[in-house]
Amino acid sequence: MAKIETPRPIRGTQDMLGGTPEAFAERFGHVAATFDRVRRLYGFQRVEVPVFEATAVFARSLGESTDVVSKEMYTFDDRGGDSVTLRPEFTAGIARAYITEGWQQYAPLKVATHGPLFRYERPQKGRFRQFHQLDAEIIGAAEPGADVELLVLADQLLKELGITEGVTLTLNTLGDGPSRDAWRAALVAHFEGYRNQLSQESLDRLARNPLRILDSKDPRDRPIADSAPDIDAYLTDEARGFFDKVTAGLDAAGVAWTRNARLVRGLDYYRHTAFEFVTDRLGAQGTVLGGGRYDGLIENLGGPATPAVGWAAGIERLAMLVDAPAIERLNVVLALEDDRASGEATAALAALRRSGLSADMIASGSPRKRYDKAVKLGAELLVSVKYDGAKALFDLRSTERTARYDQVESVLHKVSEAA
RNA sequence: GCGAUCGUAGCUCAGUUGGUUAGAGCGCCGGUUUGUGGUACCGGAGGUCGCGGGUUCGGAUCCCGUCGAUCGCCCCA
Repeated sequence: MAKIETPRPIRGTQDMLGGTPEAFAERFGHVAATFDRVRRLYGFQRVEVPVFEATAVFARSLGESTDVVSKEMYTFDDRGGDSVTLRPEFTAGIARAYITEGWQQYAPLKVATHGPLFRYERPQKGRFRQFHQLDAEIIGAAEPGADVELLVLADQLLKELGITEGVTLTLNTLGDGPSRDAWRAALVAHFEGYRNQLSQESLDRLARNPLRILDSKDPRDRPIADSAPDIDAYLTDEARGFFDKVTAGLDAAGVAWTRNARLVRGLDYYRHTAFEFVTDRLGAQGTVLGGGRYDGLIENLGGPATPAVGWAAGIERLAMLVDAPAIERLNVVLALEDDRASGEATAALAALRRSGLSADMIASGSPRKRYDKAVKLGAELLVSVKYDGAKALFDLRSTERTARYDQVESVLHKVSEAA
């Protein structure tokens, strides 16, 4: 018979186990659970949106020319012939739901979600094809206070996760529409003057997305990017006033930040506030949490003009920075040292669990080695199950009588009596 | 899409300038020992050395190709 070949996992996907030394699944869960708790403190309600959408939802909101849309989306025709896409980010889907589900009636709407996203990229440290994000959005709020609230939430989340060390909030403004257009024109003029000195990649960016040249890593580009004009000179009074209120709010809330005039965001929809929490502890992936204001997006999707702000954070990236949460010890472990007692041991195990205790039993392999295996599980209490020739003997091993000891003893006693 | 590094038991890895039957620890299975205990000793199963070709008397080891992984570029959370 030919050997059955196991299909390989898809490149860029991960299988995670909790009970290993790295405990990645546990850390992953800890990040999501902490987010869920903190987001409630700020009155953000949970939303769920589909994992796939009509392709136009993403193509129209992220910008056709972005890499995400032009070469990283998992797009296919379904059996009905409609083009659908596995979501590469959350914001577009939530914006679509805001329009199609009548959520405008709840504006300003504070929502949060987390789940899997998909991007066809080359995997590397902190980057996967199926990855997961936390996401928080405020839709229908034009005031800078909304930006501040979102940033304070992000700051508290990172603090509660214990990963503020080496993580800094960098902040910039991209201005409103007129500011951004004027700045963009000035940048193009500046870079055009250095056409023959820019890297090939930046020449491509000049045609596609000139703002990205500002954060180029190529040493040839750096002096040119550094001497490029900041947006400050092109900000309208209104845009400048908005940014000032955001930074004043952060100061008032005690959130540390630094201005990075070179910070731009990759997706087309951002306006005004743009921010990233960055670290140098994740290899080439510096951004741990990023977002900004996207006032034009909902209109672009065919909805009413609606201001909005939001951010997303990579769960895998956060999980790599966070310490593994303390492993919850089992309350009780049974070592079945004589198989003739297996009936009563099974009854005892069920009774312990029904009484709300976490319990497990070692009942496989050599009976004389089960005790040692049970010891290795490191449970609070260990029960050796033997057999006296007529019935099971539960031998509760402990040097001290705690409340837990009494509780377990009482459950085991009832099982013995019933047998 | 481009580049660099790496592929040896389930896992972590040894394997000398190419040289008999490819090893260890952990894990798994079993035997003995111990019996308020996170043991000790002994044994066992498990490997077409990623795959394909080449050089050679002889390849885990050298060369080419291919697939995969990791890291980086790009892009992004």
